[in-house]
Amino acid sequence: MNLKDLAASLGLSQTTVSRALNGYPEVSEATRKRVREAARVHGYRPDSRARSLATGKAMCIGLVLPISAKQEIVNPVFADFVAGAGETLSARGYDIMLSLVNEEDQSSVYRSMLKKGRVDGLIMQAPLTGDERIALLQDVGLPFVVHGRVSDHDDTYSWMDIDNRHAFHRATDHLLDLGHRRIALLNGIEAMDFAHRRRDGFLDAIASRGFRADENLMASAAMTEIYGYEAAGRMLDLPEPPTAFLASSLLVGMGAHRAIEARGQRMGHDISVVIHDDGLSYLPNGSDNVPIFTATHSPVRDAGHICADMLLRLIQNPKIGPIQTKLEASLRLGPSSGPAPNQ
Amino acid sequence: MNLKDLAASLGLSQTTVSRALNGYPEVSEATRKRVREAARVHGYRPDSRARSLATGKAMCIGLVLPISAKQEIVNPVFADFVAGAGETLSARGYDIMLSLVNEEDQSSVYRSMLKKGRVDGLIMQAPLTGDERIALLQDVGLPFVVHGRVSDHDDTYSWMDIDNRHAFHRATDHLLDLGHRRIALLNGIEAMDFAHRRRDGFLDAIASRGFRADENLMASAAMTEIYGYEAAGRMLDLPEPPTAFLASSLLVGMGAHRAIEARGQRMGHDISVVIHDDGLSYLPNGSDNVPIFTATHSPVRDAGHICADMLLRLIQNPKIGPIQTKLEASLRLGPSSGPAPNQ
DNA sequence: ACTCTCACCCAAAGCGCTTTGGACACGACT
DNA sequence: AGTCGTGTCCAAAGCGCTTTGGGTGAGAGT
Repeated sequence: MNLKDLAASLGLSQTTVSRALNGYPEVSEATRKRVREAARVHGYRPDSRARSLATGKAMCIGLVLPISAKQEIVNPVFADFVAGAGETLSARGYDIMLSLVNEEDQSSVYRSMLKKGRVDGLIMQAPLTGDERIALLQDVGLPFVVHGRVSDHDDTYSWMDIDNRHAFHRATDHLLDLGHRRIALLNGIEAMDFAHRRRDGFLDAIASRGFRADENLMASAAMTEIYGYEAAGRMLDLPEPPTAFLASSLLVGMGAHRAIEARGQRMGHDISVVIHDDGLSYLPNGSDNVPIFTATHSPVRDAGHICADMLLRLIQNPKIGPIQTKLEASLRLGPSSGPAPNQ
Repeated sequence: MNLKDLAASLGLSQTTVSRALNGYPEVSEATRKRVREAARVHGYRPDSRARSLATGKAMCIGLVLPISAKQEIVNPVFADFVAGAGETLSARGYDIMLSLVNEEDQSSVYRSMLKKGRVDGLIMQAPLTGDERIALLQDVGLPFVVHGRVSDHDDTYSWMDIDNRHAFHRATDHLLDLGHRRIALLNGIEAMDFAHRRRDGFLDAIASRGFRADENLMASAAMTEIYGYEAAGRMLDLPEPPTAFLASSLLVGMGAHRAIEARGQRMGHDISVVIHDDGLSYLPNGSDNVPIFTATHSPVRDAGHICADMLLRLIQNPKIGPIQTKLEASLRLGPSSGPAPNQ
């Protein structure tokens, strides 16, 4: 059942039916009611392609999920982020188009996304340091929002990010305040911009107290539990082991915890651990009241909401220009951090 | 730059340009080359909406991500599943349209997806026992594949699933063979069909040796680490604690592990743990050679590939009728399971 | 010399919607 | 009586593509 048929069955023109359905004032309430009822009965839904072609709006935004190589890691944060963004978008009638991108053909994916008229704008995830995708997207001319930032780039694009540098600075300060001097950083892949910033915050905090960071106490890899376990284990076996760990994710923290326990030590007493908590729904840091880890906390689902909201504003009025949102992560104390043991 | 302009700039008709670009034989190789080059230079991309409208094919499939209530859990399996499906789909030129569904308006979402012509078919996730969405989708008439199965339904729809029942039967057998008699089940939410089947397999295995399952050793909840920790802890504190756990996911297993260690016992010696491993890329069960847990193993990314492939076959030729794929999970031995301790 | 193939190309009709630019009737205002 | 809204509806022109159903000219076959 298309518009033409529906109009015919009602003895009306397509124009009138279309207007009745879309709430235009040029049609009497009586007719509108009649049209709505007929549409309901026949189960009529406008074809979104035709409508999109006619209006120029796709009512759809693009989301790119970067997949490096075949076997590489899918961003665990993705599901919650998309859930957040999706809630906001679907409430406003927008759909989400997903594109998997492997490094090689990034350019073509972004280009085709817009050119093909499928989406009105897009959200870019997981920017790398000096990511050239920003330029690509600007060239393309479609509204976009970056979840994260790119360090080596001026601020002429829209982004939303948490203050990773500050968050890790504070977390490091917290450990320093507790008397820890040998603090280890279990970071994510430092090509990722957020990891880069976290490292900076960590180093700053240490340097600003006049200490020096130990290269042996800094690791960087994809944020899995096993990485946390192995990296922490290796460091604990050093002649001068760390007394505290700063881990880039809950999973990494869990790995560190396992390494600590495996050596007969207790987290929060012998060795402290502070993590960053993305607030993933399927990976809660204990309960709200009883956390497992002391953590810098910023739910990625909220980030999804915010990114989507920003993008919609940008689509509605592109002239408002680049907009930025910086979120502060809260520092939540848990039982995993305590005073440094006396030497 | 649209087709019309491109044709004009070449002094050709739209027909010829369209055919040249789409590889039809009615155009000379010389012209085709000329057209391709011009298209490249001008950065021409056909508008997918217009093309879709003309061809009747959306070149897009729908994926629904169920989001129960506001605060509920996002399926952690989703990211890897979509990565797998996406790889297959994008290789074949298909895009993915994501829809977030909260229980209430499921019907309308599925209905609108197809009616609006946005997708050529869809993949349904996380079916519940007696899920009424199947009937909905059948009514809608669009090709679809269910990732999982619905127990109380005949097999007149296409699905792909792992043999959850058999997998958990085997895992339970493994523990029984090791001499365990008090085996606890840390299951997912049993409204989910897969969890239901796993429970059945578990109970079958116990019953077929003439033992009786203990209700106190069976838990069911959303599969988080904290749930594993708390449920396992509760059971370990019983007057007659279990000697082994069968956990429905790696995270639950990790929680159980933590509970075991917290009580000064050792996993694999005092208490055995067997898990189901979805092979999530960001949650590896140790490394391939050195796993952490004994596990029934079936990568969900593979499931994504298979579902996508099935759906494409169904779209290409709907007459092939309902197709089904059942995968067997492998049982991989790890250090987390060992002989039952002597009482 | 005439027809018949091909090889190559084109005009125009959709696909299903929105939207522009009226048309028509009816009551109100001057 | 004439004009001017005003409320209600419509015909038709797009949106940008594919595809049907020819058209045209060159070379081959007789």
